[in-house]
Amino acid sequence: MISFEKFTMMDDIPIYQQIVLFLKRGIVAGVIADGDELPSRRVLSTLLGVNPNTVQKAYRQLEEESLIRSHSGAKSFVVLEGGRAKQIKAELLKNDVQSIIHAMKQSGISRSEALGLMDTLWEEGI
Amino acid sequence: MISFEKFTMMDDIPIYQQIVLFLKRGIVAGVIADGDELPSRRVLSTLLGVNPNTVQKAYRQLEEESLIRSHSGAKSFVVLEGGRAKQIKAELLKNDVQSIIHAMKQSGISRSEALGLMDTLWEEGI
Amino acid sequence: MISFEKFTMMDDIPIYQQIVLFLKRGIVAGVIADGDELPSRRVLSTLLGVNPNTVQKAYRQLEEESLIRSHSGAKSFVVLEGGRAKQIKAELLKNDVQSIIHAMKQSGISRSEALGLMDTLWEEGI
Amino acid sequence: MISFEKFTMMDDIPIYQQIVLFLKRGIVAGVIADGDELPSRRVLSTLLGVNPNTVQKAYRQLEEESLIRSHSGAKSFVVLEGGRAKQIKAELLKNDVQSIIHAMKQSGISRSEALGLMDTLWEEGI
DNA sequence: GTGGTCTAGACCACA
DNA sequence: GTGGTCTAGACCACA
Repeated sequence: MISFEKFTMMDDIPIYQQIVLFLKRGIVAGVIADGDELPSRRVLSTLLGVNPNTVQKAYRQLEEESLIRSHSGAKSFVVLEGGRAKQIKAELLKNDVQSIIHAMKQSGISRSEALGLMDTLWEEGI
Repeated sequence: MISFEKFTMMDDIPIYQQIVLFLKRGIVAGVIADGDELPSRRVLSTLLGVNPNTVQKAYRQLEEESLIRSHSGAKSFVVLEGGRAKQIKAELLKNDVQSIIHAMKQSGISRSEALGLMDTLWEEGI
Repeated sequence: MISFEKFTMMDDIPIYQQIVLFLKRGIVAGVIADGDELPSRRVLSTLLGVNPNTVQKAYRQLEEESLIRSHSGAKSFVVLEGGRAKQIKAELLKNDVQSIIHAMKQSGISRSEALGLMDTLWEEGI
Repeated sequence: MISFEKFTMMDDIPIYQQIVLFLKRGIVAGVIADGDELPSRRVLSTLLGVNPNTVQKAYRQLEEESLIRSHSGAKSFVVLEGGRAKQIKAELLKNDVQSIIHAMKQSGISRSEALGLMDTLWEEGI
């Protein structure tokens, strides 16, 4: 059973997306693997203190991305086909880069400055 | 008095650094300004459910960075000289870029791929 | 390995600052040089009969001043780049002058009297 | 009875002078006053773990400076006539200034630089 | 082993 | 009240 103990709620993104992200990060970190069982909507919603519909929305998106499989009346499980974890890793990375780009643009940083910064810092950290 | 209501604890960075970050992000966001009063070590520690020493460690680092000023027996205040907020903004941004670079390196992404990704995503988001 | 045999505890300054001072004086005196190995926190704390945290606090300050370098899991070493010893010498001297000035002010000595005293004594000692 | 609990031995000045200094500093600090009783030579020597002659030498100098009075076979007492404490304060201060001047000369600092430093630092500390 | 973080609490000086 | 220092110890990651 996947543990949501380490889940910490933030208030700047929709909760259902936070649940989705939590799962994806767990997959990337290797904590969540193919075949793992998910808590039921009811259980998780009371655990997180949120509306069951919020959890439902998260599970639905995960199902649309084929990351979990739910059989009505039965338990839900994680489905991770080969190479899928890598894909998600790339997806999360892309999101992070995009949010940094967003912050840079708002700071008035130019594209060349941004590339220069990344180039410099890349080297620094060897 | 600076509010810590929106403070959410995470478990992957030391708590004292989270407190430091919270303050810095508040400064960058413009929620925290020069002259703002900080809660006392004791007050904040009980509020966060954390040991007073942990808060003390955070406050100390902030004072070493000249972001707050503490006088024994008196309250502590934020000190923000001209242009300091911009500096911090740049510092936080740099940290974000560095952590992304770290993640990329661990994913086996090359420098040119990283620069290419940023270049592409920069344009996309126009 | 740096020897702390000659370390003598005083009770008017915080212990962690005494450890910092001891190192700095050793550097200025030329007894401690670049690359010297420091005793571990645990070892030094039992040697001085002091809590490990107190030593940790001293080492941390030294690291923040870039005088030592600590890597988790590895030993700590002194780092002295060119000209750094001279800087520290000047710093210690400044501290001494400041504490004397403090004493003078508390004795009700005026600035001109202080300068006169120093001027006179300077000549005497030729 | 004057307490020597806070006495800490240093190894760069003769012990008997350290004892003399300890008394004088106590007088300046107001911890030691006129009429205070001194521990006997024997008692103090065992307490400090030094030779009785060393204590004797210290007491002798103090007597020569009329700071204590010893009646053979009887106890020794501090003698502080009016204004004497101030004199000692000035004497100790002078010593401190001299030792700083000594350090400065060895650092190759010129007289005018020294006076300039003191002048600057005097103002800084308001 | 090493350094780093944290708890739970005491005691101090300052005001 | 406030901040600052310190103890006694636990637990963690890294190597």
